[in-house]
Amino acid sequence: MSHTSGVRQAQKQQTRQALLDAGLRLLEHQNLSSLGLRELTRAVGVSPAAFYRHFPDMADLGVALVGESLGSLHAVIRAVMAETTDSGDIIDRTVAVTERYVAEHRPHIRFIARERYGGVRAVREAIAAELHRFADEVAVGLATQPASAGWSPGDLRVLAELYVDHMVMTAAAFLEAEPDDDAARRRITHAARLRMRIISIGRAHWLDEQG
Amino acid sequence: MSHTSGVRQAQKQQTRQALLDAGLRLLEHQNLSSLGLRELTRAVGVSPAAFYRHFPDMADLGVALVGESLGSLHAVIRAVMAETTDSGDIIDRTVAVTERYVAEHRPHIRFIARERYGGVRAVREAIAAELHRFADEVAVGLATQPASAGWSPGDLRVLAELYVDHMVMTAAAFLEAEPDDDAARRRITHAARLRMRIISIGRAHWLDEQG
DNA sequence: TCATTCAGTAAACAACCGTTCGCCGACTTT
DNA sequence: AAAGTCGGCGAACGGTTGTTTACTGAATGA
Repeated sequence: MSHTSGVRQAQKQQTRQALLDAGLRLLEHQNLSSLGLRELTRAVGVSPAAFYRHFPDMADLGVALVGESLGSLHAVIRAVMAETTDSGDIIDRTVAVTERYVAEHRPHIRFIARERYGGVRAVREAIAAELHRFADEVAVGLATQPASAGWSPGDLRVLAELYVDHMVMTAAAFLEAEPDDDAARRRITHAARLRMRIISIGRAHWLDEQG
Repeated sequence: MSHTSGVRQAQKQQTRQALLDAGLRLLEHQNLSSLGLRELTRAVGVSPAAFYRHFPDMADLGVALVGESLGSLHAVIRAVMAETTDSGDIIDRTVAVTERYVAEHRPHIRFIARERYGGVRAVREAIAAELHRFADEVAVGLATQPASAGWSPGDLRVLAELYVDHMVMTAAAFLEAEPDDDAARRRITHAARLRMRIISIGRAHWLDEQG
C-alpha cells in the first residue's frame, strides 16, 4: 500500500517543483525545444540523472508546466462568466482580470504564448486542449445569457472561441509591454475594451442583420 | 566598384537561398533557438564554416526568413483593401485570400506563428514590426471607407489591429488543420467569416451606442 | 529491529556543438 | 595575362549534450 503523504513523497514533490520552477525561469529567454536537461538540473542543483526520477523527458515537463500555468484560470473564467451583469461592466472586469492574471503569472503566460505554436507537439496539444476547455466554459456561460436567444449552438461556440482568442491576444499584448510601463498598460487596456465592445455590439445586432 | 550581378554573386545567392530553404524545412518540426548550425549546413550539403559567409548567426537567418515570409503579403493586403466593395463580399474575399496564402506558404506561416513569441528577440521584433506595418496599411484602407466617418484615428487604429490579429488567428487555425482535411478547412472558413461579420456589424453600430 | 524501497549521486559513454584557422581555386578586376 | 577578391573547405579547438550504470543512504513497512 502506498501512502499519499510522508516525508518521502514531500521531498520528491519538492525537487519536482524545483525543476518546474527553474524550468519556467529558464524558459523566459528560450524555447522548450532548446532547454537542455543538464542546463536545467544544473540550475536546480541536482544531478542530471535525477531528472528522470520525475519526468521521462523534457516534453513531459512542458506538459506539466501547461497544467500549472492554465489550471487555475478555469476557476477565474467561470467566476467572471457567473457575474451576469450583462452590461459593459463585465467587459471592464474581464480586461482587468486578464491584466491582473498576466501580471501575477507573467512567466507562466509567457511560456504558454511561446509554446502554443512551438516545436514540441505534446505541449502544443496540451495547450490546445486547455484553450478548448476554456471555450467550452465560455460557451456554457454565454448560453445562459438572454442575449444569446436565437443563436445556434455552433455559432455560439464560434463566439465563445472568439472571446477566448481575444483574451489570449490581450494577454500577449500585456506580455509584450514592460511590466512597469503604465502608459503602455493603459493603452492595451483601452484597446482591449474597445475590441470587446465592438464584438459585443456585433453580437447584439447579429440577428437583426440576418433577416 | 561592385557589380550587382555576375557569376560570383549569383552563386552566393544560390547557397544563401539554399540555407534559407533548408532552414525553413527544418523549422517545421522545431524552434529557431534549437536549430543547430551544423544541422543546417549538413542539410544543405556545405561545410559549417560556409554559413558565416552569409549570416553572422542563426538569429540573422531568422530575420531574413521573416522578410521572406511576410514581404509578399503587403501587396496582397493592399490589393484586398483596395476592393472597397464595402459589403460582406470583401469578408469572403479576405478569408479566401488568407486560406490561399497559408496553403501556398505553409512553412513560412508556420515559422511566423512559431517565432512570433519565440525565444529569439531579434526575430520577435522583426515579426512585430511587419505586423505593425500591416496594421498601418489596413488603417489607411479603413480611413478611406465611408463607414469610418466619425471614428477617431486612435480607435480606427485599434480596429485595424483587430483585423490584423484576426487574420493571424485565422491563419493559425488553418495551420493546425491538416492541409487535405476539407471538412476542417470549411469549418475554419465558416468561423472566420462569422467572426468578421460580427466585428463589421459592431463597427457599423459603434457610433450609435456612443451617444 | 531488520529488510526493503527509492530519490539522488558520481562517473563514464559516444556523439555533437559553435567557432576559428589557413588554404584552395574559381571568378573578377586591372 | 597578372594580381586580387572571396565563397567554400577540411581540420582542429575546447566544451557541451542526453543517457546509462552501479552505488549510497535515508525514509519506510513488517
